[in-house]
Amino acid sequence: MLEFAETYNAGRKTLFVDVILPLAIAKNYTYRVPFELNDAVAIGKRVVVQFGKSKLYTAIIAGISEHAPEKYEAKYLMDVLDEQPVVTDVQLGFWQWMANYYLCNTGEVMNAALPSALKLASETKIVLNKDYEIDRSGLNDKEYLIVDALDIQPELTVSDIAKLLGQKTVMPILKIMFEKNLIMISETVNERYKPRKRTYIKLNPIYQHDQMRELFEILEKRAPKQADVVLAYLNLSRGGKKVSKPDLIEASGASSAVIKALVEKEIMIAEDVNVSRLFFEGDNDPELTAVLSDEQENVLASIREQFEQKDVVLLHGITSSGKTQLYIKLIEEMIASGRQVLYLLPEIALTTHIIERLRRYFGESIGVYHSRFNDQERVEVWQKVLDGSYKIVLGARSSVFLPFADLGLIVVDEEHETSYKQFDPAPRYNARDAAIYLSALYQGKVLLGSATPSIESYYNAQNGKFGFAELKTRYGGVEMPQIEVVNIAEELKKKTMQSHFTSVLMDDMKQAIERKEQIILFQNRRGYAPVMMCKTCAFTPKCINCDVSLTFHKSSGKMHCHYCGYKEDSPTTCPACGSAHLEYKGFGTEKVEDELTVLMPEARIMRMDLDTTRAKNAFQNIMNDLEEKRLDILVGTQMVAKGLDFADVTVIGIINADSLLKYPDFRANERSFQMLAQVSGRAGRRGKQGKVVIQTYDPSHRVIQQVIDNDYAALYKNEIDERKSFKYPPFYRLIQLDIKHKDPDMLYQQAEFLGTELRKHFGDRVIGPEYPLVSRIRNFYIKTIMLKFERDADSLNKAKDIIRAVLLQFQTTKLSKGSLVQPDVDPY
DNA sequence: AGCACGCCGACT
DNA sequence: GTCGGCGTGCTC
Repeated sequence: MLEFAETYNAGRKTLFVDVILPLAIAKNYTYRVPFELNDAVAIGKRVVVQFGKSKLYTAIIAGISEHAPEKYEAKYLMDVLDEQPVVTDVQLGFWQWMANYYLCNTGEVMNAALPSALKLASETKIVLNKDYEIDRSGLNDKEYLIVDALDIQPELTVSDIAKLLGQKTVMPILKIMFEKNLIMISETVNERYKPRKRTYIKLNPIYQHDQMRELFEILEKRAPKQADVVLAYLNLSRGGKKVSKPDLIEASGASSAVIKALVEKEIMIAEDVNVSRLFFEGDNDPELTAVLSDEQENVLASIREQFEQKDVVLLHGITSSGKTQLYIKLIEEMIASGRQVLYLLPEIALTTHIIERLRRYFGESIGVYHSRFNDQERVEVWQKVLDGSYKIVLGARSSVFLPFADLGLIVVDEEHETSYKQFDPAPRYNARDAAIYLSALYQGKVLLGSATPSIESYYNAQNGKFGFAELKTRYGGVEMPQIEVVNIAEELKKKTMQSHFTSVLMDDMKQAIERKEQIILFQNRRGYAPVMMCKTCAFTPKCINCDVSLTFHKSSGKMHCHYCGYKEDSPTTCPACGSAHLEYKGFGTEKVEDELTVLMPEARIMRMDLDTTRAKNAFQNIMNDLEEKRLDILVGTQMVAKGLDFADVTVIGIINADSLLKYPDFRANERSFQMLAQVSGRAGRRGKQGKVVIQTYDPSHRVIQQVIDNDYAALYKNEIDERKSFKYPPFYRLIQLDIKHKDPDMLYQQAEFLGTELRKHFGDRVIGPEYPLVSRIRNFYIKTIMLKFERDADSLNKAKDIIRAVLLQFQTTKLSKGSLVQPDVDPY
């Protein structure tokens, strides 16, 4: 037998494959291909390999060679999972770029890129597919055994199943079972995406005229509450309007039980309809096919023309100017030419509403990719993008990883959104920037769209790196909001201020509440008061870990550090001199909320900042309350901007614009001027006039004037000029290096070491290590070093080399014990 | 990322 | 005397 095998295989080549493992490892590993799999291996296919003593992983073939590694004996790969590659060459190139650009390992990119069902590992947990009735007669022995076992024990790992079947390679079997919808990957993190529903109530159409009267008489006698509901319904539905359940409850004063009873009696019919959370661009015109305005036509022509020369065009279109319609036109043209389109949206904007509208328009060729979709759905989208049956993908940031065959256009909507940046696990990528690179790999085009572009994109457009187009008028006759600037100093003089509110803002708020409309108040500081100071000796409580003053939080009664989270009890007497004269300086959202409750006791007020949204779903819950009008006034920090798109939010108050216009910490206030512009441009839609009240001590401030004049060009120009002279200009690349250590002395030593190494080459372009501060989080001291760059690839690459070298040294010398956290690279 | 190997503190 | 803490190094 042996002889036969040798003879038989003599003419065959011995192949080796380099594979990417889904782990944070610096390099690819080489495995030997068993002869019988020689024909099966190809770049981009998945293989099963044993890594380490016992672990099995799904890896991706990144290269094939005939040369045996010299220094070690390669293990055999166990199996090839795919008939066709699941990852394209272009993607592999993209992964490589991303690992290099964001200083991480390809394995980490692979982890972010592939849905977990495509990377089964021995520890992956398998469950039965609950949505599927299993026909056991159609199962083979092994499948039967697995299904049986899963009936008894709902969750098994891949290695459990291997033990069960008494064989090592079970991945192919599981892969087939997965494709047959028999099993699923156990999902612990992803809740399944549920579209938001609203219940509409209507009267059973059998009740008309006489029947109606009869019904009403019966109800009035036997169930007066139900009669009230019917009456309220008739009132609300006048003119053929749809009536929602919450509206009906409010108008009739009945409980939902009463409505339930009516529905059970089939007098009324309940109907669940998917609703969107937010109203988006183009909402004012029901049909996306609507005729474009002259301005839109011109801008469209300009974008087309610029695409001849440039790969990226920035479309700056004010709110309600009809950007979406332009996207659709361009998407249509791209589809017609046979290429694929990726439409990127920030997570929050991916609602069933916009999905359905596009699906109605583009039919079955549109796929949606979303982190809240389960793995099945994600794999399905993956496959359909790969085989080309999806022409358009609408997705959040991770959709840049999909296996497009021929991507002609990427639309990045709301390009300024920070949620395009992945912060926590590596790769710490920004999908907008990654999209620009990705597009270049396909020789495609990118359209960045925003009502308030990011300063870096605007700068790129101004520099000629990107093309630029502008939509300046609202579409369909929607009014711009009225902006009123109120001088706080004057009102203080006239004594018309009530706490932090000017008479103008108070009046507008009262009127809005009378009209049953909503108000958003913006204050960019959380907590009650940012500084506490002793009136006698000027002592200020400071954080024991960080070099900042502590903020007083009334809700907890403690002093909080906003950098590291340290808390201590709020002192009643000065810890330094014992004086009882302690004073709060400045104010935050808590104080605004507090005083508003006193001034407007009837209003339903809610606060939205980091403190109130820390709990899971808290953000979403507040948004729902706002949407469903369970609150009148929302007070909050930057994050309230996400609620600005609700139709009934007509009054927006900026409590203190001055704090937005200073830059004590350039990163915290990176987009504050934009915030002002964003907030101002958005109040009021769907025929309702919006009003923005800007409270300030400095009404003639340049930025405020430019916001009033809606003069974005000047606003951005000034902003860019100003920041050119600033210590940390936004159009430099910044590399942020966090050094983490348990021992503060070592931390400083390491930080200095890195600083010195970098300074050898970059001199004063290295900011820090004194910037910004040391924080202590979970027993680790953390220090950040910043490095700024002109936008040239050479310096960036040089810096990366140094950082890599330092990383290596940290890992191999006595210096290490702490670590240099994966650097965060940002192309600001 | 896991996991084994290895060197110092508080326990039967 | 050992059990177990996590620091360090290795995985083709």
